[in-house]
Amino acid sequence: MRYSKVLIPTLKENPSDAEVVSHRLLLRAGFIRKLTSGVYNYLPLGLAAIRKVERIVREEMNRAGAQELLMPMVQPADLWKESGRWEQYGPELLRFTDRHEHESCLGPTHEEVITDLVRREVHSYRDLPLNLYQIQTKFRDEIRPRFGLMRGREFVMKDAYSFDASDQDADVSYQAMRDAYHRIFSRCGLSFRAVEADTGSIGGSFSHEFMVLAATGEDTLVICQACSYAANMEKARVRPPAGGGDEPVLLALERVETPGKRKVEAVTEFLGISPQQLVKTMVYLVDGRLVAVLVRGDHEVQPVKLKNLLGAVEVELADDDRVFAVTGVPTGYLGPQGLAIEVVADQEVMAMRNFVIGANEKNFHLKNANVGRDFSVAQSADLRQVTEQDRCAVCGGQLELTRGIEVGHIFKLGDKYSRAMQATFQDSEGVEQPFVMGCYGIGVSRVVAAAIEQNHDEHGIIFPLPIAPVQVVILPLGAKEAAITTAAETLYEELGRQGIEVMLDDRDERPGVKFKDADLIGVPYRVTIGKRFVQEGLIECRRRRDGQTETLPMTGAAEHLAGLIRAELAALAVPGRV
RNA sequence: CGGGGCGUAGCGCAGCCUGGUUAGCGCGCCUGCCUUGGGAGCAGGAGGUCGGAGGUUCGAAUCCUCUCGCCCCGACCA
Repeated sequence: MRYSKVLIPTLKENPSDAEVVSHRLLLRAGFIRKLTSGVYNYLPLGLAAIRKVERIVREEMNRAGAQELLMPMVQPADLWKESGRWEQYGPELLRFTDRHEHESCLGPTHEEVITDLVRREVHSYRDLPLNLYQIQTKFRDEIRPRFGLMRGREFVMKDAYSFDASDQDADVSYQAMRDAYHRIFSRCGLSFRAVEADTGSIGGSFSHEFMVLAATGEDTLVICQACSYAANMEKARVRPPAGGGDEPVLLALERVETPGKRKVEAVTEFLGISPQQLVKTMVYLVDGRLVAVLVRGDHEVQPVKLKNLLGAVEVELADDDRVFAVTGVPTGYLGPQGLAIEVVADQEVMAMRNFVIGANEKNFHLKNANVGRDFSVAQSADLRQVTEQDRCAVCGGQLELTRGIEVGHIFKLGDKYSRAMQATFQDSEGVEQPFVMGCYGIGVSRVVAAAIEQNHDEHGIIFPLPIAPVQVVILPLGAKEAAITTAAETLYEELGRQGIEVMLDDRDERPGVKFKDADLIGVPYRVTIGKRFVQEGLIECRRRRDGQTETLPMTGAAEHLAGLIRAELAALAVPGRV
């Protein structure tokens, strides 16, 4: 690859509409250009990076026994109606009607299509297990596309679907994918973590998210320092409160005036107590009805846990007006006693004694409230968000909260789709059974963005070697010197022969320009051929990541560099079960 | 969807409040000279329906209305 022949429109200045690092650098380094909101052109280098990720994904998927196919982007509404998702899926699903008035949509995912294909073509347990995948462009009409490739509307995704004859077999398929994902992200040279996750709208019984660790990540992860437990905030389990100990005397309920005190902080300060002695009553709109959730004053409700407990489709905090309309109580003074709506409680609340609650009357709270005596709850469960003060639910170890970017998500689906769409096979007894499915996604284009979020400095991108668009860039400095040009050409050819992906910066530019561009686009290794070569026959090889530099003679330089690169790649391809 | 902001040369911006002749600046681009180890210098040059439509006015990038596009924040703690 010759720099002068490739479209790499680098930018000196920061584009005004790019906020996050990866977006800014992808634009500046000439990897992408925006076509319209959330939709990007991939320029040669951007595409090269994506291809590198794709290649690793393909190799590991194939190794795990999956087969590649390609499904259409346009899908008929009929299939989505069969699965029930035509109604369930929100406006993210871009729907349209073709000239024959057939309802269609752009595929945000392919469960329906693959299930349809498999039910038509696969009929026997002898054909199982089956794992099919594709790497394809997806379209999701995001509410607010942002952050460049991080949350685009159109993006490249690898999605795989497994079909098994039994639940146990499906677990094996799931585990195989989990292992494959570990290998994939390891081989990409990324620092990542697999966490327990909620299954969300895709449904199914359990799932893991693969998170690239980066301070700028949108998601918060909970990682145990002592054991292997890791989960995202939505899912992260909280240790049940330690029971036993001295049971305090239940004090008499007492109504106290708390004029104008609505927030936990205001109430507790006014009453001279700590937030741990107060229970707040949060009201949620759960599939159209109101539900009150009790959590300790210093805790926060985790809506996804609530959603799962109630088996709800949609859960959101109810607005003040609505709460007042139904309960007749202004927010801030709500309490569980005599409340006209369903009340559920976080497990922590059940262990509390003599706490403060709202009195269901403006400007009043109740002291020394107790569950059972003063009010009852319909259900209680772990409904709150973990904090760094909590201990690991599994081993009691110290928890750490850190941020990450979701790049992969695997689900065990069970028979949700196969049952809805009547996708069955005959088992060994000749009985029709629905397939047990799993689905496994990787945001390929997002991996590139996440890699940059995780690996960059003030000069630009620092690509992990395995997914860099090119591995080595050669900078001949001084176009006038025939010796330099010749040496650069020779090295370029030799590296090519060694199977190294190399770019020759053959532009007639001043050194500074070449250095800046090489840094910006993040090429892992840079070879400079300049003055020292003319004088001493030495060239300089510098590693982008840490600036480590070695000067070496031309002879053997290509082999040496190729050796370094091969060793570095091999070191990442560690693998095996997790 | 709600709130805020921005659309002026390929990119980044000024000008707009307080209307007035040829609409500026930096980067980039083209030509020439010069320069060559961290985004050089000099000289010359090309490039604009000021997002679009309508209106006010003698006169609109500037004021008004509508419209399109884009960006940011929010859509969580009583």
